[in-house]
Amino acid sequence: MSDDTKTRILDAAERLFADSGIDATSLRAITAEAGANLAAVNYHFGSKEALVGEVYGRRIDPLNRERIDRLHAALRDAGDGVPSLPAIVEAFVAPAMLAMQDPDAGRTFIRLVGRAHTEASTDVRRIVFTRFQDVALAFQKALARALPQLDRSTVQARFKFMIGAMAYAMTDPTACAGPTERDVRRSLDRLVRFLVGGLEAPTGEEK
Amino acid sequence: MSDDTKTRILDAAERLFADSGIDATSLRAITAEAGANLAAVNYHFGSKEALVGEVYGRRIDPLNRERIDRLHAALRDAGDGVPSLPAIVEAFVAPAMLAMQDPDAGRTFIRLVGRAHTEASTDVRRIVFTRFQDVALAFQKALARALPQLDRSTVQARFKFMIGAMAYAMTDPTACAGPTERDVRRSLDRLVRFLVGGLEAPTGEEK
DNA sequence: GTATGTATGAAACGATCGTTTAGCACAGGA
DNA sequence: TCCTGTGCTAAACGATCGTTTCATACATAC
Repeated sequence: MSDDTKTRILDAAERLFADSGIDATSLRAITAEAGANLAAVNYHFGSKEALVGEVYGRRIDPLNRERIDRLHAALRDAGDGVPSLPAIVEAFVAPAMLAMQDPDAGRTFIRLVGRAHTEASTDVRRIVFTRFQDVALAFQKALARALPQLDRSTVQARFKFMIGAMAYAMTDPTACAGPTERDVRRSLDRLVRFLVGGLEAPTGEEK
Repeated sequence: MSDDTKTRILDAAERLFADSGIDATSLRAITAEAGANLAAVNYHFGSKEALVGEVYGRRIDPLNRERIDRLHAALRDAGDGVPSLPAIVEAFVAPAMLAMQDPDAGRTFIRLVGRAHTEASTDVRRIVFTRFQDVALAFQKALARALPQLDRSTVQARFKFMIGAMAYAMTDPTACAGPTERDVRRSLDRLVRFLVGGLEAPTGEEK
């Protein structure tokens, strides 16, 4: 059921973390928002750090799974040929951007994920990046196939630029002006076109 | 003199903020690192928030001034014609990237500035963005001139993508593998080429 | 010499943090 | 009926936070 205490705590923590950051959000604020007792967090999750892990894990895993699924579909379409760069880019950024119109997970969590990429805390970075590493490697490999003219360190650098642009777009509340599907689609389209242009830009070293 | 207590506190705070974030850094850690008494922070700066403001302001103002100077030079070179897109992009990102090889300010502060763009705390965002707003407007205007085929909202969106990619490159310790000028130059060149490619990508709406 | 203002120090303040303890209500099985 | 385990709560714990107070050293001006 959805008014389970554990679920209410997760929802409240997710919202408050996204608004104010993790360090700045106290367990007392979370339990007050969730209508639960302060001790309920330690009872259900063991510690605040474990709660943070569950807040992220609950949504990150499906997100990364969708990224991988879309990537495999794009690679399958290419067969033995060169895979489509826009398809790879969209496989990477679309799951996150489209989740913004999900009224349940919604923008709240997307801002949280976007922020995780730049969060100061070592614990948070570890939580998120261990779940992200496989995805990152798979996409770097696909990008290298789609961009055979680029050497590997350039692909790595440009992949990081892509993460940065996407993460910032996710944290920026004005990036997706409206909650309608049209608005999100347009933001996604803009981001994909920008990233494709940047990824396939000439390096100045070739030829 | 450079072992002034006030300066030592600023240096220590800058380093610790960059490493662990602002919320997670206590005044006790700062004063211990600076070899000063705990009360010295409140004596010299009044409060922790005021200290944060001075840590940023000390370096941000020269950085933004250099951005504006470079931008004006690029616009002057163009005369009445279309200004050079790579020159505008480089005017924006070069001052920050090149500051990484400054042994004094150095990467410590650059990571701090990069993180400021995504920092959760409202106070920090306000401190940095009030100093950044004029720069952002000037560059958006210049980009619109250099990219006449794009409508204004597209320029705005792509400008934000540029900020995101740059901020992430600044926070990533591996973005600039080495501290040598060659390494920094190569990272800067990569970032500029990526951003130029993304900024002048086709929109799909034109024609 | 005396007064004044600045820089620093030790110690404590109240507040808030994450966590723990002890106990209560209540379900279901022996 | 008694027992056990689960969900939850009120209350307190020790630690740490930013800040303040009060005292002291010391330079400079009178």
